[in-house]
Amino acid sequence: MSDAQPEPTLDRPAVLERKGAFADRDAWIASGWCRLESALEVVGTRSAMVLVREVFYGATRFDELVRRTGLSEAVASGRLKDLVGHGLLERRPYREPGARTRDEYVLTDLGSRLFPVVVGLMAWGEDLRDDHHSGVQLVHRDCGAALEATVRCTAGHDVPLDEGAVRLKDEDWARGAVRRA
Amino acid sequence: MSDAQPEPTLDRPAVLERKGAFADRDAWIASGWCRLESALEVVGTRSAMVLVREVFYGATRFDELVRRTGLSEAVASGRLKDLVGHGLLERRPYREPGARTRDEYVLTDLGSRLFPVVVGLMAWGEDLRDDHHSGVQLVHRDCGAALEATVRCTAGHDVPLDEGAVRLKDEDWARGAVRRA
DNA sequence: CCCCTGACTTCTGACAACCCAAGTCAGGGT
DNA sequence: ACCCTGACTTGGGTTGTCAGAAGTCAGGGG
Repeated sequence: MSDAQPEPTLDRPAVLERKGAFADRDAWIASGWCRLESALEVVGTRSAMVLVREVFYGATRFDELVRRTGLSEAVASGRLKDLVGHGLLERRPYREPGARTRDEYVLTDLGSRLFPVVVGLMAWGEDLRDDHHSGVQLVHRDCGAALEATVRCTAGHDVPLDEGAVRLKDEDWARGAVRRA
Repeated sequence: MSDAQPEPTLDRPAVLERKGAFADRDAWIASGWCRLESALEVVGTRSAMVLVREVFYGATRFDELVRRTGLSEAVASGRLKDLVGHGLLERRPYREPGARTRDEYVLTDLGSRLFPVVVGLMAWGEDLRDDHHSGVQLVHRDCGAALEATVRCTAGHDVPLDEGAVRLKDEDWARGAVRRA
């Protein structure tokens, strides 16, 4: 069986269509190019994701984050430093009268842009389970309907998996990179 | 500073609004309820995600998956078994004339529903990097525009972070669960 | 029977993630 | 100066993930 582009049929599930030079997928195996892996290096740990989750739920203080995530203080501290360093969170000093200066952790724009990922993972996690009573649900504040992550293109079209494609970002650049390697 | 619902202001980034009994977030700290963590238990490893990625790009055969992910055979084999066991992939025997029976790995419906997560992580990973030449881009097959993951409610509204909320899925059930613990 | 080949299993070792416990550091107040 | 408190650091231990290497298993063909 050659690596032809798989055709969706009743028993062949859809996948992305490979376009341009990427149709020959095996010609483009390079380390360090994958944005998925870049993302996972930053948020690919349970501790990062549960901290991000709690910040999305409104926690800002270290003690809240530790309590609500169940992480140890050592892990929370280290991971928060990491997330701040990567630009997902920002650390801001604040002070209540009569108390010491403390820091709160707030989302940056980059951190906020993880929202669809968090929504998507939570919706997907729901699919995994038989139990539909425990836990929380993300909803639309005004209408109450459940949230889900969807895929769209920058031109505004809804794009299901079978209408998606994958291509090299910059074919000329990639050809040069392969030549230089 | 009390854990009031944070109000979005110019310098206070948006977060989800906590609704109903979940407004008191600290009252609902329980292990095992979180769908995000359920999801991460299945796909929260680099090996799982890069395998899923390659299946989305059209790979089906073991040797393709090993080569394109760069994973060791041992890791790929174990992780594929895991993904099949969790229902993301299905293993199907096929046979070319004159060759032995082999298995291909194809997406199940559950696996396909990771599409927005993969798109979201890749888009987010792009935000992380300075380099916009290397790697691939996910695009809309017909119009060529880049894909992104967005959040919408099941009623069809687009829901940015500041219009999202989080509530207990089943307040009565949750009250009972806390009482029983 | 043997051979080939693809997939899997086993083993070793390195590293990362995370828990727990103890201790240190630093910002304020008195 | 001391004290309190919140956040961080350090150390030890466990577990999981993964690479690399070697070996085994299993499906076919001759």
